[in-house]
Amino acid sequence: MTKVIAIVGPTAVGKTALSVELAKQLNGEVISGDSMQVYRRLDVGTAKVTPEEQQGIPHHLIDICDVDEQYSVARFKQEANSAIKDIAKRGHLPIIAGGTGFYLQALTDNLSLGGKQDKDSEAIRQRWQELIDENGPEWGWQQLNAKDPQAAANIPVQNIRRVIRALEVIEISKKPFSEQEQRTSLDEYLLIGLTTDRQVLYQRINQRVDIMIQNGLLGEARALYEQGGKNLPAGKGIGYHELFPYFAGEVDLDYAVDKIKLDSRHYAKRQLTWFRNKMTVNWFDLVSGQNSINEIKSFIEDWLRN
RNA sequence: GGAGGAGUAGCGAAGUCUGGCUAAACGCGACGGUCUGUAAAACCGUUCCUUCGGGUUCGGCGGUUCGAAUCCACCCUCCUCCA
Repeated sequence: MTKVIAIVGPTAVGKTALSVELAKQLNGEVISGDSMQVYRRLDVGTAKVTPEEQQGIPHHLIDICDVDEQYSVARFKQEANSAIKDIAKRGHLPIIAGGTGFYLQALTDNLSLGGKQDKDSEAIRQRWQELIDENGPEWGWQQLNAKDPQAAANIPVQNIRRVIRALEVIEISKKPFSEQEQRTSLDEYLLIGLTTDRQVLYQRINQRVDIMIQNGLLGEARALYEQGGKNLPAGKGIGYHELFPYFAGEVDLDYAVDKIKLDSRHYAKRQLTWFRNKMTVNWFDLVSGQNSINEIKSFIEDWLRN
């Protein structure tokens, strides 16, 4: 069992800076736990660490796929695990930094994620989507309810995406979706959560969006838009999809920028919800000065020691 | 000074003609939550106060009525146009 540090929290609380600082002091390497930073060319909008900010610390799972590819939790889990192994082999400390709760949890809790992915899954999914388009969400949910009542009980009728995924897994695995294999964690994780006063956090988010615009977010988003970003998973990213209607001439820039800020705030809230309720996190507030990096560092050192 | 128009819950906005079914639609925001291969996704709940029995609301103050956000009088504020 390798000991792994994970720095989690909402967007714009300073996860990146902390992870680099800790890596420097604790002989670590950073693994990004972020569903959008995996994409090349999506730099300013994803607030990806710049080469200068990396300060020579190796960073993993950044810039590993093209914008027209579809990344996934399962792939993240597998790649993060192998990065952890490599880093440990080098005698370094793996430090995960990221805000994608689902990704982080898939890793820390070793979620089985529906078993093996079938190559037909895309077709299966599409077929269900078409059937549901035709017969309605209620019908789709009933299909699931007939095959796996327990799964159906946990998925709202309106949440078509999750209904379809459950149906897909059942079809591929021939087993109920609710019968997920329980696994134990592969490694030992210490979760460091960064947070701060909500008002302050929102202000920081708003400011950061303005800075992103200054740093060329428009050009980056436009390139994605021109590659058909509207229909790509990468194009779902906050900071990108809000700009597409602007490029299409449907809304003005101020409106789009305000929307980015709003979506980012909402996102931060969802992140907080996830980390508060689904994972065991040790919270610190560096923004207000209530806690210090040194405090976190010794907290980690204590944990590493025992 | 004259002529019109408007003031509804955090904001926007219905409801007012045809009084009761209206603590008041809907949207936004805010807050809370769900989550096992798209997760920066997708989806849900709460949102006047409450000791959950009730209590107090629709600019203000009176009035009509069994009953008023809705009808009448007066007052205040804002907007547009004319002078």
